[in-house]
Amino acid sequence: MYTKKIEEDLDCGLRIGFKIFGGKWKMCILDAINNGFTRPAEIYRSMPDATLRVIEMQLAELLSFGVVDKYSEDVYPKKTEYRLTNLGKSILPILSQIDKWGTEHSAFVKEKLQELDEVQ
Amino acid sequence: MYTKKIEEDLDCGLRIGFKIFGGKWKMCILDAINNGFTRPAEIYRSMPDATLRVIEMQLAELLSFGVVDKYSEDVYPKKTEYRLTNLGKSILPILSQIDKWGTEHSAFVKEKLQELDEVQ
DNA sequence: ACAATAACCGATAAAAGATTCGGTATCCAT
DNA sequence: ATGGATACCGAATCTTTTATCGGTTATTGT
Repeated sequence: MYTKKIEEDLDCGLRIGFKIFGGKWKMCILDAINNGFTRPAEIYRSMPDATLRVIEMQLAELLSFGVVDKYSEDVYPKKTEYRLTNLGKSILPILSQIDKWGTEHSAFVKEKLQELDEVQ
Repeated sequence: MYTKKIEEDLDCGLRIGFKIFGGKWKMCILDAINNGFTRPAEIYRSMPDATLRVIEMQLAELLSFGVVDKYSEDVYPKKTEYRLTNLGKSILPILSQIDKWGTEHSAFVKEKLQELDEVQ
């Protein structure tokens, strides 16, 4: 019998950050947009590990949080562009810092993960 | 009928970063340790929103990733300290940057989330 | 007319993550 | 010897997030 449901604490800057860009794909999507892949299909092709559906859902969330804006034009091919808002742009330094960290420690992390797999 | 299982791509620095410190509590725990709350019970008291069990599990993961080290002393009260490794310390700048971002945008984020709740 | 591309959405399944509960063991103070 | 504090762990279960599938609508090129 469960009684407690822990509610999210938004008095912590860390938690707020993760709330906004902490999903599995959000940072990657922001990175893609920043690199010029502004349309859903483009983003999808730039990161085919995610499904198009996921990208759409994440874009909708980022839109609702005010991280991206949406611009639609009625031309062919049906053109919808997502662009970073100022809020979205303010995340970029964090993004590049995490990316840099991950790249720098890539070898070590992979080694550790392999160790864990082997024990398994 | 499901066929595909997307495997994780660890060729992206962002994904590597999130793999290591992307959980709901990991960054908070690193922050707590950095602030001198080095023992599980201390960490728990410093962030009672999480349960002790969660903290234990997250610590075990951080330990296996080489982000923290564990030191036990057989004194009373049974003393176990978790300390940041060099890898763990290298995460701190990212941590403080996210915290700073979240604090700065706290008002805006809360406003947005409230809007979403109201529509709900 | 028909295939191809783009954007998007609903329902549902699966996987991941977090939480609760109930344990063990040790040590100290009363 | 009893109760409280510490550090753990296993298992069940809940919650959240992500993934898959199967659609709709619209437009272009052939």
